[in-house]
Amino acid sequence: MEQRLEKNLEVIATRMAGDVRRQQILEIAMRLFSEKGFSGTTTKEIAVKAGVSEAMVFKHFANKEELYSAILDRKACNRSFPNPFELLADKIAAKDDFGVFYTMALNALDHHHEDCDFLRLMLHSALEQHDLARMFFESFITDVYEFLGSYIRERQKDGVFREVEPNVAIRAFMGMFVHHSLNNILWDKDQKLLKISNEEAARGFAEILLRGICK
Amino acid sequence: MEQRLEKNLEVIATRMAGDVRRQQILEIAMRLFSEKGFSGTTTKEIAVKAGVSEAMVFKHFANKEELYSAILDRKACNRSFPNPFELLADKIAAKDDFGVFYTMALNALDHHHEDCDFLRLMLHSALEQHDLARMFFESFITDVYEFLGSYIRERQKDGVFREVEPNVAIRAFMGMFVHHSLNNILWDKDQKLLKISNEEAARGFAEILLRGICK
DNA sequence: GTGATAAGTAAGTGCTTACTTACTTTCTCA
DNA sequence: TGAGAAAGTAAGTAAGCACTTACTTATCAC
Repeated sequence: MEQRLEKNLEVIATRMAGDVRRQQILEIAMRLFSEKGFSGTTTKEIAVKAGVSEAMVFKHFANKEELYSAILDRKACNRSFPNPFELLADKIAAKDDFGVFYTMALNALDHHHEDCDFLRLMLHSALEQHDLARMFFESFITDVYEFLGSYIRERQKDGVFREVEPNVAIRAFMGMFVHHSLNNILWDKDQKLLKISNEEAARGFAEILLRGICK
Repeated sequence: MEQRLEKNLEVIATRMAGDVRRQQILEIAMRLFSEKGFSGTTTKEIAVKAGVSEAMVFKHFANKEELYSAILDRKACNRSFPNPFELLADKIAAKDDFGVFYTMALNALDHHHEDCDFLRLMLHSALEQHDLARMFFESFITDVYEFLGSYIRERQKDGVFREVEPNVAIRAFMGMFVHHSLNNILWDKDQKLLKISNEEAARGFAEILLRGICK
């Protein structure tokens, strides 16, 4: 009796339409996978945190691997975050060198900050050598190198940038802000070593790079 | 009979002194943990790859966690790799700015390259929020920031470096080569985007940083 | 109201996991 | 040479794992 009542109350409160529950499971699983990695997360834990039985997880996803893939796919491929190239279009057109690199860095830092699960998930899946991590890299990162590379080559022709290998400059620049984000998320969470705003960091990094590659 | 013979041959070939076997298990476990992380590695697999029964693993290490700690401890704390500061001493004394940063970067890149399990292990343990990863960071990385920081401040007083926040410059510089190593190990293993020697990379990064922070 | 459909679960299944026990084989040195 | 110590194993155990089955409950168009 008591159990029945409790159960009814609970069901009234938590019963959801199929796609809503699916989405909820996806989000909870994402958080857990990003915290603990694939093999460190159990389907039981996902179910409990979602407030359903384990069987529900397997009603929405054929198996654990498919659930993981669905997350990586959503995060990496049908990527939710705005295309950074659009933000840069006018700076590129105006040949505003500082604007290009500052905006690039600030955009990435902000994105990493507000969705730090994403970075953790990418690291986990790269360490686990998951295919979808490679796909993300090959689609998105390759684009960044091409995009920034062509800008750098253009400015070299203009005689503004010195003759440095563009991909070395890009590797160096991306290293600055990716590594800064990794520090903030993984190693130096309370920012003992370096506590600055994303704007200050982006400005500092863009200045170093620009002076570094200008004539 | 047959089994007995085989067993004898095997035992003759593989029986080891206690500390030698302990070391061997440690090394095999290290490789596996760095490939698959803590929860992705089974004690059974460690035993099989070491050519012993699982019980032997637990004769040498009280439990899986202790085995993992022993590895991180050896790798991170009683660290085997040479102190980079000694390599830099003469460059520092001579105020050879390029030498300082080039040697720093090259030393790290070489070390990451020849012991790439180390980087993977550090990433795994940082993601898993293992204490020993934090300890490594707090002991070693903090030292690097202090060491390079005091050099940069000195050169600022000399009027050679501009008034940039030293820790921002260090974060930027370490980002370049750490991120480069991560690319080589995780995302761009066949170096499609950027294929250069460690010497070229170190030179490129040191040049960008130096021009970036010089007056 | 009813019945089809979808949301949900309890209670498994067989396998794998970390870890143990009770035992055998080999080495060492007094 | 023989006894004790050390290296080694086979065969467990209990708990945990991904995943299934057979069933119950709620929703809602008609």
